[in-house]
Amino acid sequence: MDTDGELRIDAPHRELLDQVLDKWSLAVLNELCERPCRFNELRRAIPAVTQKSLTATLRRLERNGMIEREVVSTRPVAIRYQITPLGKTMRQPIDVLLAWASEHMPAIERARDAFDTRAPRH
Amino acid sequence: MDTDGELRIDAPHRELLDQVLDKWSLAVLNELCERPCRFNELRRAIPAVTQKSLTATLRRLERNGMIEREVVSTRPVAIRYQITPLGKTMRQPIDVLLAWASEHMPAIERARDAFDTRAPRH
DNA sequence: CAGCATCCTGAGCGATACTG
DNA sequence: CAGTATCGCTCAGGATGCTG
Repeated sequence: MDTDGELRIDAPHRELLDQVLDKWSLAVLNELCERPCRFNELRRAIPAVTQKSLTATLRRLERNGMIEREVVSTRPVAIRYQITPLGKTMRQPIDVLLAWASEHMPAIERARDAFDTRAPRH
Repeated sequence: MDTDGELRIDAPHRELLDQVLDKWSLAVLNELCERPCRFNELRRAIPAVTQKSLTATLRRLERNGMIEREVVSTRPVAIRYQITPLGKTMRQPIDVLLAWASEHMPAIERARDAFDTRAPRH
């Protein structure tokens, strides 16, 4: 199953993961997987994100082809962000990751407690 | 399969992912999945990491129960880092992630090029 | 509404020196 | 060998204010 040992974590992979798995990207992709959103809809959906960070996250995801930015020429202009087909392919790996996190969170918290209490701090 | 939309990216999940998917953790886990390693073996296996960052990474992974630190009382002492059963459970999500990255890297690079050339820069 | 520009703080990291 | 300790810097990110 995982008997072979060929993980590959070279620089391009690392850079890509940094760009699509960073602090706010998952939350944004999550929202946009549900439905297209406008900028301030995203801000409301992810209250902890600042405007600056959200802008940066959206640009980065757009640059990597994960989402699409569409200018709707109403008045005033509305901006519509939506997930791309390429972005949708991230769904499965993310789900696997989050499933793993959920499943093992209790064991990990136990490990942390054990480490923290028995940490000699010398 | 992933038809429902319930990704969960709350703060504890985010924190956990930050700790186990950070810059050097994947490379370290990669090495330790192959075989137990001593400190300087890891340094040689991951040339770009500094001693300080490697120490921090190892402590963090140990605290989260992913790896185990064993003091071998030879002379001078040797430290043996090895993956735990809990750490091994990360293998599958990481593999899925890296497989995704490899598969879509070309499309992503095309998206980046397109974005960069056509970027109006205002 | 959807940003951009600016200032600012602090976590993270490299470099260096020292230790059991 | 396997670290700890300290210094200095960079730079991501928050807060705030302004704009088409």
